[in-house]
Amino acid sequence: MEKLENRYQKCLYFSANALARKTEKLAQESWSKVDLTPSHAYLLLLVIDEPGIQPTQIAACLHLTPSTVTRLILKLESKKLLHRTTEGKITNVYPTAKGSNMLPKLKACQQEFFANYAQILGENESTRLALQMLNVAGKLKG
Amino acid sequence: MEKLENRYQKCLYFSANALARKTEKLAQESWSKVDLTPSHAYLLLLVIDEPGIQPTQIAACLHLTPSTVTRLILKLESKKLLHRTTEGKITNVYPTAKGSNMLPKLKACQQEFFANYAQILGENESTRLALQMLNVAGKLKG
DNA sequence: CTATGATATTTGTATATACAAACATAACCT
DNA sequence: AGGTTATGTTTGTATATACAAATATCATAG
Repeated sequence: MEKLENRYQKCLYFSANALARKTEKLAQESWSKVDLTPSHAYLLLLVIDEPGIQPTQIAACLHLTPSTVTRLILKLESKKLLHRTTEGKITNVYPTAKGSNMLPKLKACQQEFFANYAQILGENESTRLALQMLNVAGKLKG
Repeated sequence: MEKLENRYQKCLYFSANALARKTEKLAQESWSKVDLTPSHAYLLLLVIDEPGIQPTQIAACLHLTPSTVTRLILKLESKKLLHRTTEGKITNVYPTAKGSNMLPKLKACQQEFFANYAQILGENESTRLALQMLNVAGKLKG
């Protein structure tokens, strides 16, 4: 008789979700120091790195939908960390000075997050797994 | 210059989430035939398989928190697919006749879901990945 | 040059999920 | 036995996310 908790261990749905939640939680802790969720933090990092980037590109880059990106931007705008300009149908997103100033702290959080799981899983192993998961995600549907 | 979309491909946070969302979507399609989300469907399957199971066990089994399990149960109760009895601090969850009658269809959806991704990724490969992800999830924090 | 279709963005709405707190009950010391 | 701690469950509340629809702009064909 199989242990109850292991019943669904071979199911990709559960494994993927379980790992995502664990990872999310770990990431949340790392970024709590700057009072941002991981999604917000990565979006901010991306905008600092690519000033003027457009929501659609952000969405592709972060594997989110455009509508979600809008919502994330709204929150970061309310914190005065970035702002938008709109010309025609194009919107450009820029960091504010306050946002840019956070870069060192953001990088530190990112580094800490990576160190956290790399310590447990090994650097190569965790990178390998990440690439593999993204590869699989790409294969599933279009 | 690295392609923008690949910037975070080595980050476990993105890879895990991207895969989880893709998997979720694939699962949703499979279970849309019975008008249930994957979480609801798996919970129902579990209760049919283990009548009288308690919320805490369900939570452990499905990798969800107890409060989420309560919410899922409420919805399935409103659909008359299962019901609860409470004695003392213990709650037992049972399928209704209507719920039990869905078993063949639920199994079919589950099978279709597995076939869907196994066809793309290979049976062994997808099972291996699932086990690995769960293993890693287990290692990350406690 | 206009109409039709494509693209970019935002809003309305729904939902799954989690956390913290509230409750209730059981268990366990001393 | 009685008080304290642990356990099981449910609510109040917050939030990230997505889908569908609305809106606005651009491109293109005839």
